[in-house]
Amino acid sequence: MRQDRGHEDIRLPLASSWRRIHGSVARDLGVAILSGRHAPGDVLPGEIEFSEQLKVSRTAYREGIRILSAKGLVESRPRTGTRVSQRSRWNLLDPDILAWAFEAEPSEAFIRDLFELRMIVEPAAAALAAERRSGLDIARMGHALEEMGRHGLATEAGRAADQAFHNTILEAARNGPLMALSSSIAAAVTWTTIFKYRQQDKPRDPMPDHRALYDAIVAGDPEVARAAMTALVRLALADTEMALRP
Amino acid sequence: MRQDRGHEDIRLPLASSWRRIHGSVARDLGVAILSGRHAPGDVLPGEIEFSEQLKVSRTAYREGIRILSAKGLVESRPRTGTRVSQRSRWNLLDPDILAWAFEAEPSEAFIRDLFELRMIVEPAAAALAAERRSGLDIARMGHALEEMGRHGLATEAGRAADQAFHNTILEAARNGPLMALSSSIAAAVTWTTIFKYRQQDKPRDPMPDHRALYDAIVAGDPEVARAAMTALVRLALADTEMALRP
DNA sequence: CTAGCTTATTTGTATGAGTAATTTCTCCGC
DNA sequence: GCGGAGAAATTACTCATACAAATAAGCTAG
Repeated sequence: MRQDRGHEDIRLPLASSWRRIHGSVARDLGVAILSGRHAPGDVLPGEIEFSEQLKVSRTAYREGIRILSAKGLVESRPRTGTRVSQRSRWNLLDPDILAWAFEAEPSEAFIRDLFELRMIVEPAAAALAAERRSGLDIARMGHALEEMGRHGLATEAGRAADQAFHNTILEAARNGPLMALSSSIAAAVTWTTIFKYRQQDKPRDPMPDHRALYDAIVAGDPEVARAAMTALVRLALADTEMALRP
Repeated sequence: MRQDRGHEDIRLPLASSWRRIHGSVARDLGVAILSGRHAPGDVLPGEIEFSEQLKVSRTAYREGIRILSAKGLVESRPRTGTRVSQRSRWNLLDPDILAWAFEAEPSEAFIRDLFELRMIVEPAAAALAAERRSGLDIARMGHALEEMGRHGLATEAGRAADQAFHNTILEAARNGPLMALSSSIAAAVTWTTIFKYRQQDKPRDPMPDHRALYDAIVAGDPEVARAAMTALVRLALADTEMALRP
């Protein structure tokens, strides 16, 4: 029996994984590395010592390290030990790494970088989506817009709908590697909202630009869609910049 | 059960990881998944059974699975077992996943997707690089161009120089998340060359468009750089398309 | 038929022993 | 002194075994 779980569980990327011990070891160490508490080049204590320090078995500790290693955060070799890799090796587009990076307040520079990426990727994705979107995509986007309008971005449901809207556009672009950027885009979207509401009492209404984008994609006009998304991201960027340097 | 490891030490992106047993378990299973031999939704045999089948200990097997799980390829839960995740969960931008995907001949659709991504990302990166490049960046790009010209893309050294050229541009864009796309770009670059040389005896000379791009970045003109990169990728795409549908 | 308990199965964790890789040190020949 | 081969020490890696925890499925009482 094939279960079609298209959209089902987008949030909580690997929620179950940090319920197990190896998962929380990875998460704790990952956050420590991303927040700079372990700098690139630093050598971690040996397996026996560190696992005892963390009060976990070597098995669980090693599995945690394996996770970090798979994401490029650390490298282990016999005799040398396990050391934090150079930043350039970190897979900054990995969903978990993004989540860990945002666990602590992320640096302004990182948020700017994500917006720059968003500005590059999303307009192009919107253009592709306008050409390739299916009826189902349109229905999902429409539903997301409704939800967004009904609940507003002040509620969890509204923010989830916003995420779903942007995510559906990426899906509609029908490009696997592009889709893999969704967590990065989602992170930028989330922090836009956070900053916007932190700064302003009566934030700008996000619905008009979203509706314009939706219309363009429904109409199947790639260039209009590209322009609409560019405008949308530019506005979001303006909101965020305002909060970043008050 | 074919456990042949084709070419042992030919290239070494993260060579150390598949030297250890857990690494080769991850690699073998990863290739099997990416090549479709284990489809999304499939449940793998139990740990004890499968690890015995692979002639490795349960510990090593589990560490391999942890690696795959960290990259989104599989999910394990007690009682249900370990199953291959939906494609949308795969982190297709992970360097290892790309390497595994290209271990077997990749699908045309995947190569097209990568090119689409390249066409989106690289022109924008070139524009940013033109604004932000340092003297060191320019020196590196210049050196890479020289090497490329001297050895030609028929040699390993020439191809490495090509990679280095494109990689330096991404670095010069001064954007961490963007840099993390380098392995995806590199994969597309590599397969361009492979297809080009497979198809044509006397392939198009890649130097003129590379030099034009280099000049634009040295001159610090973002729009010219963007245009030059767009032209370069378009040519590469044309070469590849020609090989894809003969 | 439902709610709740039981059970069986599978992954998760712990521990200890032993292996392999690799850096560093040492010693030998020169 | 100096360079290189070999020994030693340190560290991660692998293995085997035992037990714990989670959970889907089946069972039983109501």
